Amino acid sequence: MNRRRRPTIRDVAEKAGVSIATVSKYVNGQQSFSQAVEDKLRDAIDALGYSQNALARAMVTGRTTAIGLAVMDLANPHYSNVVKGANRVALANGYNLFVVDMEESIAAVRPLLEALAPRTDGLIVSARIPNDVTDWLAELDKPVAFLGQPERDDVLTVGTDSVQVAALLAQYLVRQGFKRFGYVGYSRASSNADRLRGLRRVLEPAGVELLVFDVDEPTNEAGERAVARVLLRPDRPDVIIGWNDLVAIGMMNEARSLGFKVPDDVAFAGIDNIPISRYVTPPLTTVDVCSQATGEVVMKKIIAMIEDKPQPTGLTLEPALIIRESTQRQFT
Amino acid sequence: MNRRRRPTIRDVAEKAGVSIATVSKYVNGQQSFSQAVEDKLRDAIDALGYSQNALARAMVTGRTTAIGLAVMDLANPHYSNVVKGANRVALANGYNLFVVDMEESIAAVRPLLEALAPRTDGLIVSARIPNDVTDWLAELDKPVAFLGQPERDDVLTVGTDSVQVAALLAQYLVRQGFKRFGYVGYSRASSNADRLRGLRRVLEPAGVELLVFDVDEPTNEAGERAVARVLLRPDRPDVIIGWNDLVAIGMMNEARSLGFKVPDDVAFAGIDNIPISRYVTPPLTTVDVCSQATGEVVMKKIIAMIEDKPQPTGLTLEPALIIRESTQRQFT
DNA sequence: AAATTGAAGTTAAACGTTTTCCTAAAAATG
DNA sequence: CATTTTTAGGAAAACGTTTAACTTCAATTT
Repeated sequence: MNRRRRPTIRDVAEKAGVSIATVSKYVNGQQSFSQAVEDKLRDAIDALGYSQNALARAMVTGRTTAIGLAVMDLANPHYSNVVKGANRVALANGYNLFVVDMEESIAAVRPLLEALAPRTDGLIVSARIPNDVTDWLAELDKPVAFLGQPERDDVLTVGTDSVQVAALLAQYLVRQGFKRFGYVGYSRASSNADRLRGLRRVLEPAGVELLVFDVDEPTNEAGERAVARVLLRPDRPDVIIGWNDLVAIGMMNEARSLGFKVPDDVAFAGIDNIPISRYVTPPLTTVDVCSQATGEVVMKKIIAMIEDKPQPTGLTLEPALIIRESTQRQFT
Repeated sequence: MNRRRRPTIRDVAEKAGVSIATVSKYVNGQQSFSQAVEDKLRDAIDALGYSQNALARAMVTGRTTAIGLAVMDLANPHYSNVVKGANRVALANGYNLFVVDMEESIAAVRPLLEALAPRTDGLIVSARIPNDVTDWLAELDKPVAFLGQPERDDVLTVGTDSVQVAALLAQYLVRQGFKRFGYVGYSRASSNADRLRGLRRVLEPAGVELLVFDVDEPTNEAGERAVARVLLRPDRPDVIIGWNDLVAIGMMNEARSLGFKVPDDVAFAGIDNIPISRYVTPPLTTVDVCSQATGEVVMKKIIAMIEDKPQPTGLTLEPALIIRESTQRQFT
């Protein structure tokens, strides 16, 4: 490796024949300069190809103009959309967004965040993480926000209410006339319990049955593997709700290849409203959890916090039912 | 904001009654210590909740143990998979991976990379970027790798050969018996030209016609919007190749809702083999471009470069044809 | 014309680490 | 027991910036 050292402010100063302070002020545009100095600086800078070292700058200013976002799994389009929303707002406000993927591994999150924290002005964590980590974060000298967590009074939280999301979907399905519900959840996610609560809150008063199953990872493949267990029961559900759209799509696909007609033999619904849900056959009914808006809102809030405008700690977005053909059955 | 300063090495040193050099050596495990000092240090550190400031560390060591990856669009599952592969290898080798999304905007890439460069030990750029930026990167004091670029002799490049990818697909389709080809490309991507070359190389000798169309962004929606133009032509193609799976899926979906039977009226094929292609109806024929392997390989290479093991500059992976129902037509 | 103000630049400390020498004491050697 | 070697720990410089405080010197005011 022919590893050339990057030119520093010192090199520029020397070449231009001024002090490093002057260079600093020039690149940050903090003062006016005589024509002569300005020319020399401009020339020196692009002769050397100088650009500021963000690290050194961050050290002394204490500001990085970067924000960190840790997500559970970038392969899940829900998170991609959160990132999209957040990124757009960050860039528009002069911040960089650094995304890290925790690979659905709650254990590894602490070192990841410890690495990320000093490099950023604020942290967004899109996952339920252990309490000791949450506490460590809350004690940090940086604004922190959580996504998909229940509200806490000491940290900013943005997202939809899991109970409400599940209830909304259940309500619609009950009204459609479905009688036997299956829920294929992901018990490792802590909001799974909230979703179950939401379902039960609607289904119990309506007197409909709920069978609960579990999946070991929130993916298409897991859905595929899981669905046979559900369909082969004597009291087979007439509608199956997946932990998220990925799981629902996997289940729906496998059900069809097992010869079930969707939605006539069995209906499917998901949660998240990822873009692809519109393109599967039949198009998937789901609940929009405002993925992109979540990213946008949390980024706006955290930037406001960084810039010292006080902010409310919690913010709940309104989920929206997205009705598509996967649940449009004619009941006779 | 009740902004507590993070405890520094100095705080720890004072609390433990030793010098900061000792603390540094302790946290980096570079020396043995007397029992007394070791106890005091351990206690002080977790009493204060101290953790190293990666910024300061990076300043003096010149190493960040982080690698930056800039992708065109995180919402595209192809890139998500690249990230997945890269992340896994990075973590396994003690590096952090910071991902930034350039939002399909070539213009904004330079400042993004300038921000990323000093914070990382190496940079991976998953996009064709303007030559001046490429040159700037190549002159940097860091290992740099490109994805999806044609090979260059001065920088590391990993990926499949676009010409070969297109040719592979065309070959199979010709052999299937398709006679009129449509290609809906994305001319803003510079590998579009390579793919066209690959198609022509196969189609011209075979004497089959090729109609070329263009899409203004590589998404489902753009595919949807584009397909009518193709289908309404008097010399309608009997097979349509999309710039990538996303475009192909959008087109296929819209074609079906316009009443076309796939693959009997018109067949579709994509490129990338994103996970969802298996789940659409009919399942999509495509070419696997080794998304995840690309991420893994490039990360291994760049880590080797960082750690000063010399590496070859270019590496081409073998694409694989994935045959599914979207092109399985019975020719009579 | 003397005094005041303002503009353009400079000096030096600071940010939180690591690391190269040093020193002093302890342990090993003869 | 005197000498040498090893070990545990410390002092201070360095990394590339920003910024507060200061100096000049020219322009304005009285």
